Amino acid sequence: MATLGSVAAPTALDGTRLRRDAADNQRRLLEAAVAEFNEQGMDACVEQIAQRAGVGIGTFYRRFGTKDALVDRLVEDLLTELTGSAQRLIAAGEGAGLELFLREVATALAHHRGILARLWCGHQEHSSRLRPLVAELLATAQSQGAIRAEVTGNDVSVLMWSLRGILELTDASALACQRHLDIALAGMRPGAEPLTHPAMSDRARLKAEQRRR
Amino acid sequence: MATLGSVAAPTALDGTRLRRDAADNQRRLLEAAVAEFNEQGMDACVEQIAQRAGVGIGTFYRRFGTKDALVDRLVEDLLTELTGSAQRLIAAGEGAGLELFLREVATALAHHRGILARLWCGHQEHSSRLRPLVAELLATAQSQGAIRAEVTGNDVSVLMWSLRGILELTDASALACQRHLDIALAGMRPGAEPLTHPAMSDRARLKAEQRRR
DNA sequence: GTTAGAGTGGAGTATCCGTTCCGCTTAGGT
DNA sequence: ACCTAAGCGGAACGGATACTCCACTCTAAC
Repeated sequence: MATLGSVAAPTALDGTRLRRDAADNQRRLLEAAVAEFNEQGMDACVEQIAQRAGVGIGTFYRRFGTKDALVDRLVEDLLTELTGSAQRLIAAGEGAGLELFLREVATALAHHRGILARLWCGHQEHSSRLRPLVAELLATAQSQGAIRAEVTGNDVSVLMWSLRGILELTDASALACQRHLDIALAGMRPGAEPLTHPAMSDRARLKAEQRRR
Repeated sequence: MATLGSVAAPTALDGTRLRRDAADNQRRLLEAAVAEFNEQGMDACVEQIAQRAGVGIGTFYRRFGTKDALVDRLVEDLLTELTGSAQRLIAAGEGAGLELFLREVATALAHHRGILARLWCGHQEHSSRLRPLVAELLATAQSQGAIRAEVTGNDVSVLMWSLRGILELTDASALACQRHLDIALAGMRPGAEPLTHPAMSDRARLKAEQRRR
């Protein structure tokens, strides 16, 4: 269930290496936090998270400094995971890479339902690392005729944003997301009806990604 | 800006008619609440709302009882507005009714960005009034060849849910929603690529709509 | 085995915010 | 003009929760 894998090496806030027991507690705290956020939403309280991890509140604050920093950490881990998916699929070089990526995004987001409110805003550094990868997947798909030229990178971004509304509503929704992707992808194929509204501007996307809270 | 119109006649909590000054304050409170929620999100505080409306906190509580009740009221007004749109478009009887409805939904939701978190859950009565209307718009569209038979009412529901993720991110996003609808509608046309995943079940949709908070 | 200092737990603190209460004000009927 | 009940404002209250602090514990280097 807990999709770990691409987690950074456990270090204290100042960057020094953690003692084995401390590293263990940190790992348990991260897992507990994901679970608690998924169940209670973003205002799950710190005390519950610590309790679920089997540690005291003091330990939580020694490891993460603030609740906000924990959420940032979780978001960054998630974005790193997505970046990894994209890179793997770029390496494969198939025209279906983009849609496979979107399907993996949906799955990963479903496992982190609780923090979606913070996913696409205030993480410039990670976002700007992901964007060119998506652009490349899109370019490949377009050059192989899987997606039509009219579709832009920002269309794909908006499609990823749109998953939040589906995922946050219920936990039976991972499937609903895949169906939603079926429809959106069908709309992006060559030969589908032309789009009548302009694509979102980069300026607007940037403004969205910069927003805090 | 403030799209009023279909607001219920101003009454006190017990249903008796309001004094003129009180009715005025209620209207100002509702407008202030929408604005405040749009700017600060769902945890805009009551004191700010009252201040923005130019009344005391006591007045707020006399009018609405609790903050939660206010949000419910706003959500119900919004759902009523959507129901009105649907009925008007059904009366017109065009195959394009469904897409016009979806476009109006996007616009209405954009003006109520702040309360989207509470829109599609915990309002069984209003939701169950809207659902058959959407089903009828869909049936008309399908019978006139505007949308293919494969598409279900729940697909349309999920599409409406998906707008939240786009709208909550930024205020430049009303346009982004229209573009997203362009793509999804293109994917729902006859002749578009077949869908590979099953549509969401009624049971799952119901479970989502029943969930509180 | 000793020991330094990293790590721990949880009571205590500060703050924020929803809600209540009550003495004063005012609309609107007679 | 008068009266009364509906309406008003905002200080005060209470509960929730993020975060601090420090006496104690335990890892791991020597």
